[in-house]
Amino acid sequence: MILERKFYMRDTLISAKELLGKTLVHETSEGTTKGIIVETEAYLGKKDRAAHAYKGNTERTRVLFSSKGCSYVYLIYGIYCCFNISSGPADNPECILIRALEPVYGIEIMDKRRGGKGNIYNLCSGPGKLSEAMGITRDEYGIDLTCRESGFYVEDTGIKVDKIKETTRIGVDYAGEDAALLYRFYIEGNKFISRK
DNA sequence: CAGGCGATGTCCT
DNA sequence: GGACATCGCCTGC
Repeated sequence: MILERKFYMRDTLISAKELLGKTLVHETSEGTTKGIIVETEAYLGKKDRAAHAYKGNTERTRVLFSSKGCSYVYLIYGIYCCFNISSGPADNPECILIRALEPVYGIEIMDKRRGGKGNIYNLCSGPGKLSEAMGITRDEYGIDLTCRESGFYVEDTGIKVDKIKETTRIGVDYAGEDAALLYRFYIEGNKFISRK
């Protein structure tokens, strides 16, 4: 069953943790790919210096200010895309960065998109990697992830997550005190996370 | 095998 | 004009 908008409209820290174990699905002309979300990070908008939305509503961040449960994709370092889901109570421009997936379906397609190296652990173990493997580009900006019609959604298949590790986010040293917040979550012991 | 660094384009000051 | 929620190659131990 597909996660509904109300799943994303709660406290972003709760949603970020509960997304672990859910399955991200993307149906494209090349085929369908699916991966279990194993690592996330929360970005709490106006009160979080590490968040893009901290600086306000701009062309890039506008989806964070307008709707929940939608995809926020941005280009990083001129090369890679990072995939986030807009979240939080209304009027809070928050989001959840998906940092790693455990590939479960369409693995050959993912590998082909990633250069055909044949290493399943190197397909989705990082935000840039999983965007490439799942076929997520800025064309997917603003897509509503709460309906099947878009071909881009998150499913609950009943997977139980044992233990969640809470730690600091990656690459946010510029955020001062906020860099120390424990807003990164991953499934402890999972082999598909981006790094320990 | 760890650490350094270049690629490359958009955003914001 | 500087910085960037990354990745992978290259080097040197």
